[in-house]
Amino acid sequence: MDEFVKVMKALSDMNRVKILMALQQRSMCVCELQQLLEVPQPTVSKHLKLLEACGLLRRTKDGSWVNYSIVKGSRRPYVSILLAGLQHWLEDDPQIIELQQKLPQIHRSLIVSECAETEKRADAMEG
Amino acid sequence: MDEFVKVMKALSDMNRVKILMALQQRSMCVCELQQLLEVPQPTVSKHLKLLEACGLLRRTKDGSWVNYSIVKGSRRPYVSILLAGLQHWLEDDPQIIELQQKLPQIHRSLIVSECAETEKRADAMEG
DNA sequence: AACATATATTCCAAAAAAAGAATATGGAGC
DNA sequence: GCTCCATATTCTTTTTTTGGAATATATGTT
Repeated sequence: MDEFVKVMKALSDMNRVKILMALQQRSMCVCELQQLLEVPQPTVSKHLKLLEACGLLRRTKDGSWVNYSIVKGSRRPYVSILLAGLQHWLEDDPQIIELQQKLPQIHRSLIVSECAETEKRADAMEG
Repeated sequence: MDEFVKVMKALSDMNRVKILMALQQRSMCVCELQQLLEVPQPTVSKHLKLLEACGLLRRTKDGSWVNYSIVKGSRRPYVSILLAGLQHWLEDDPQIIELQQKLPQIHRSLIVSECAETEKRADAMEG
């Protein structure tokens, strides 16, 4: 019961639902999710920690990146059912549609190039 | 999305989950649920109000009693699925088992007779 | 070693949720 | 009308959750 309630609590936040929906398309690292959700990095990390703590996500390291992915075949029956359910329960949701349109444009390097762009612009203004 | 998150929030409280499980056996009034959960009456009323507000329960009046019952065939697909899911996801849960054992002993009149018992005992102590 | 990048953690303030006590409403019966 | 009972609401306090800023860790690069 306690575990179940914890999972429900995990699903009762919009950012976390978005994270789960996104990760069902493909695994992602923190900085990709940060771009997708447009929230500060610590916020993303904290949500991910909670989702991992209740068995919805797992993390694997890749260099200095950390990839998060959906846990398949959880020992709790409702976890798989809920995750699968999310897919069609929210497929018509405007925010999820927007998320999915944005998804293909998200890459690890994007933050870097954005910074580069910003610097270029800053340089241009100075010069 | 907002609606979905609201429903998840509704399910992320132990008392509310208990209420839903109990009402799937049979409809009940507030005072019955109060006996079942062993929490103050205003607490029960507030949880019921929240569950009604997000479309999980409906209320019907019967004299001065108010019966709450599960909403069947909600227009939101996930509502029916989640309610049905609760049944077997939590069937082995100790707290739910205890709840179900207690359920047959719950009646509208029980509070009254308990008061009577208490009074009898009080009388006995005084005499 | 110094530095940059990716991520995690801590600390603090704001907001939301929950419980409890007291009170209000509303119907039933006298 | 008044009184009793079932339920709802309000108000206050406490706890939990959330977000933001700053800082820490860890890995890779030069």
